[in-house]
Amino acid sequence: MFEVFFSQVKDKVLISEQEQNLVKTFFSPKKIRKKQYLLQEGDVCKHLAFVEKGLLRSYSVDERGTEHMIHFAWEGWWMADILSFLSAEPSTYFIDAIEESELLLISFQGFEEMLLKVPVMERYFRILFQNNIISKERRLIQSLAYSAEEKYLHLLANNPKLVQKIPQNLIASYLGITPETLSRIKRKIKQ
Amino acid sequence: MFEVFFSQVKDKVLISEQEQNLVKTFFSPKKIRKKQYLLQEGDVCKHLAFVEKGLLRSYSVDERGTEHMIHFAWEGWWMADILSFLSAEPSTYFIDAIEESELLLISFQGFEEMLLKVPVMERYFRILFQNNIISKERRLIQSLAYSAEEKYLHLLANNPKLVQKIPQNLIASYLGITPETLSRIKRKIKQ
DNA sequence: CTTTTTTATTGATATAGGTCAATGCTATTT
DNA sequence: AAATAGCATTGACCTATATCAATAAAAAAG
Repeated sequence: MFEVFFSQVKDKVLISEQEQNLVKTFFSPKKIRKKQYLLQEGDVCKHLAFVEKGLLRSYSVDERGTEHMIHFAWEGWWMADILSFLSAEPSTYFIDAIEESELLLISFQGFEEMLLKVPVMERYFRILFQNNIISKERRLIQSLAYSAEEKYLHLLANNPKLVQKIPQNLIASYLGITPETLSRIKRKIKQ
Repeated sequence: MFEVFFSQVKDKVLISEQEQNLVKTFFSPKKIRKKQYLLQEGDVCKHLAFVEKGLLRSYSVDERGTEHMIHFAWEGWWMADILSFLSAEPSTYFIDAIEESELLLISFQGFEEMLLKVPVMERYFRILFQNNIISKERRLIQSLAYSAEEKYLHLLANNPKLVQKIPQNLIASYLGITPETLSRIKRKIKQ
């Protein structure tokens, strides 16, 4: 159950067997079906979810009813509404499963306790958050600086796995363009 | 010199006098003139900068020569290219001073050493990074979901200090719109 | 204080990408 | 395997915002 999890953690920090056993006690496994919600707008995000298997997405829905993809998470990635999780405020996001998934959940209390009892995990999350900042910053710059076509080409070049795994309409939303525009870009590129 | 700094730190974590004195040893003060660069594209970002006084900006310049504002930092805020700082890769950003500023600089080595020797600072930065993720995520969603006018109204509502302090052309760039468009939006709002 | 440089405003025009609607595909579901 | 629902593609048209250009206003420099 924790194979993917600890291989991820070990990529970033050194962690002993003892620490690993302690860390395990803070998590509980959960299976979630395709299209099932893990979080709905208005609810407080009670857990951080680590994806052992499957595929999740988070998104917000604006006043016009349009969805905006925030994040995709497959094997080895985390998913949550961090703002809601940390502040206990109601979320403005939805999280659901694109594919049937197996998750490891940790509550806010568990998270805080784990970080205090296992300092190496404080370090792990600091590093994780660092990396997250970097990728968000990149995405932001791309959304400001590039045309729809350039954004798609960047994604193809830098995140081919995402393009393979994720349905086109969700990729369009992730890039901040319409599915029609993405379809036209793809046609144009082929020639 | 460290007044603003420790008042910021104390907002987020509990820190003893002893720890404060140790932390101080890792920083060196620096004054920087208006329009002076702290970082230029191609250089490695050698320091995290804490702004005790003044105003900095970071931005990237695309192939067309257009600037894209990434971040503004005034009293109590941090500034760096985190990616370059952490990875020691050449930066793709510029950082310069909008106003004459007083900074506290910490090197990468100093940073790593400080986090190991003063664990409460590891915690401080984890919290700082969390908050950064949240604000980047918000900005990203706004850039995807909202029109130019909506983005400006959001900024006015949620970040009035930024609108007051920062010249209009830089605000336009921060919002991903042209100065002309921002000017027209302002005229429209006035009526 | 005057000159020079930088920034903001305004107008005219162009365009990338959105919206709406129809049709054809691809997956689920029964 | 047939039926149904959800996606992708394509075309016609529209709109928000960019671009270019010319002043006007404000700020910095001498």
